[in-house]
Amino acid sequence: MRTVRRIPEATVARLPLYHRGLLDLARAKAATVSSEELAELAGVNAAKVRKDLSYLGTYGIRGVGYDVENLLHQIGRELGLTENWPVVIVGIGNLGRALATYGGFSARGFRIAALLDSDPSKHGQRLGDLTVRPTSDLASVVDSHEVAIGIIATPGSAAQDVADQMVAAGITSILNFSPVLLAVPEDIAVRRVDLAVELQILSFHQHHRRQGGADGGPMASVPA
Amino acid sequence: MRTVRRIPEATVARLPLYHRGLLDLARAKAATVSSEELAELAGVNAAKVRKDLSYLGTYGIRGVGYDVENLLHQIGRELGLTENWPVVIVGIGNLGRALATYGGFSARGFRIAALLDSDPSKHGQRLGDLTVRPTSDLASVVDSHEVAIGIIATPGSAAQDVADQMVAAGITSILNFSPVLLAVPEDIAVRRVDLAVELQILSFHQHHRRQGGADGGPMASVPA
DNA sequence: AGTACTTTGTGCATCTGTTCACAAGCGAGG
DNA sequence: CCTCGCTTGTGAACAGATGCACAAAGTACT
Repeated sequence: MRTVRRIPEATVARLPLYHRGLLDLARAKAATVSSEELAELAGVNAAKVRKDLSYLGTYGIRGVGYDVENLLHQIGRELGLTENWPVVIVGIGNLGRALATYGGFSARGFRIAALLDSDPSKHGQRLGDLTVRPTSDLASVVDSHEVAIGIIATPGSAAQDVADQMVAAGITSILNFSPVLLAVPEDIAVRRVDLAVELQILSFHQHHRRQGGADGGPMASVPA
Repeated sequence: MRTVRRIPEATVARLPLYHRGLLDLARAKAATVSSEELAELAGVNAAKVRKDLSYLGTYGIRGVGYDVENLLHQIGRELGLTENWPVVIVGIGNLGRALATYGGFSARGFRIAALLDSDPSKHGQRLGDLTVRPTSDLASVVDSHEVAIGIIATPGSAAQDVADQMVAAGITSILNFSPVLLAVPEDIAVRRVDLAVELQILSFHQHHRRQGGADGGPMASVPA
């Protein structure tokens, strides 16, 4: 294992699941974990866990398993969670509030640096220990907190506009909860989470369950 | 094309994107669309669009493109959106409210049948044209509205409990917004949307951008 | 020290998904 | 009715991801 350790994208998408499982194990004071157990916690199979972890390095002990604390640290390091990224949320509707008040972020490597909304009637409103500020403060917030990650929780109609402002302010990663596809420079990373898309995928399986059921077996848990 | 048309999972996950793009085109009164245009709207490449659509049948016209209305209908039919699925939301915190008040569901094949929460202080609260009811009403709601899809928007601590109740009530597809892995019978379809996971995937790319930047090219938009 | 047992790390076969590239098919225009 | 230009549909090559199966490497116990 002297190569430059290119981590497959599919593995990257699963590392957070292992990280989450390990957090629970650490809280429960487990010292070690086997690939079998971790697989169970993450909802994948054990061979995949081992192969995924092998991309990070050789942290397991044969006959024993993985040291929970160490593995947590290694995965966190690989995901870049040790930096405790400041994120800014734009759009403080119900979804924005849900994100702002979700307590679990800090354990998972993030802290919310600012809450922005273009509606003046929301300015000054407090949520936890943050105050909603005008979207026009974006540039200064990004600058002063060195924010690299932005979350768009606005209606679709405002999303592209907000994205443009984020890019101009220097944000390089965007998590987009609106259902529109953002046009951004290609060096900006974007992930979209569209609630209706998730439902439609479930709908497909639901729909094909009855008629498709003729081929026998029960349906497995829906593939990611 | 006489085979039984098994649609690849990767294609299923993209059909909603095409569906969304087509909705916009239909609203803009476009009569036809080429694979190239649709690819742009969905953020994928044209060859993939054509191959994906070919699984549904032969609905394109060479030299012209696809009829927008017809394709919208065909994709909707394949996804099972013509049934206008009733869904029930359990957990009316900020996230539940965001889902409940999101106007876009109806155009995309769903309607919200009921809002449930275990906190008595929320019962009776109105959101749009629905009233929050106790979680114990789940079984009767599922029964009377023939609900097949449930959304869990509770804190993680309540999620497994709610899932059990959903399964007992007869729900067969679950969209889980809590960060816990649900244990359900294998004929129940579950999809999890974990906000921290999405952020962590962005974090990985952000983290590896600088140091990994040595290998030249700008980073492409983040893979799904 | 040796044996039995456990669990990792990984080579390899297989399956799934993506992309290319081009023949086939359609409309338009003379 | 023939030719030109456009766009689909798809075979085939390629790339990526999965899962099996087993040697290697550790612990524990006698």
